[in-house]
Amino acid sequence: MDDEQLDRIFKAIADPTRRRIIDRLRERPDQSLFHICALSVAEDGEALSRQAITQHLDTLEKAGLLHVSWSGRTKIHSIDLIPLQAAAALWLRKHL
Amino acid sequence: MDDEQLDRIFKAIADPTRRRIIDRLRERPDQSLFHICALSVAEDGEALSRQAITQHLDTLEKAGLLHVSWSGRTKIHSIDLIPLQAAAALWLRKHL
DNA sequence: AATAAATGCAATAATATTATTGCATGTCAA
DNA sequence: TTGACATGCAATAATATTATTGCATTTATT
Repeated sequence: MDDEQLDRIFKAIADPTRRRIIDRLRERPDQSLFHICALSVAEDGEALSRQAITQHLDTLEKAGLLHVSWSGRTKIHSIDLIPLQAAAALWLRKHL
Repeated sequence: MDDEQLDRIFKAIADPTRRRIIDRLRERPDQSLFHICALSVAEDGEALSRQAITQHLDTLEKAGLLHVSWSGRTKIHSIDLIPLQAAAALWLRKHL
């Protein structure tokens, strides 16, 4: 992994909304965007717009933290933990 | 640790300049601001202004990651790893 | 074929972050 | 006590991030 990818990952997990998305997708993988929005409203109280969630998912995807597939008109999201673990191993681990 | 502090920590380590500062202060603790600037120039090639470094150190301090003391006119900085380890335990650990 | 559903694209606005510059303050040393 | 040293404070500028809105596209259903 190069420095820029490492940086994207640390920036991706710097936002609390994205950390909650990661948490939820770990509890229940293979969620549609629609469902992620619904869960955000249900669990966080305040509702974000669909586009706000989309942009957070884009950030996660560019950081390589997302596994995405399509089923018809539905986009299905899961978390790919490998790059997160790699980033932790590359930088964080030496300080733990 | 409350959510806001957790967030400050993850934001603090999201910036590559700050991660390098953490790395250097771990290798050689008890560095003055002046010395941190000098090392930044020496090791990163491109020089940041003293004030840029100061602001990064402020961010680290507000995240609780810095131990600071004064010796005359010299401010001495070290890294306090405990909050970083706590943040990792609170959020990151469950995904590793 | 028409409608509804799920998502994409693009522009905008508000705010936050990062780096710079200039000047001020406190401290040591000759 | 003068001058140099180490740092603080404050304003500014440039860029990045976050969230919103409106419209478009693709797919499924009736």
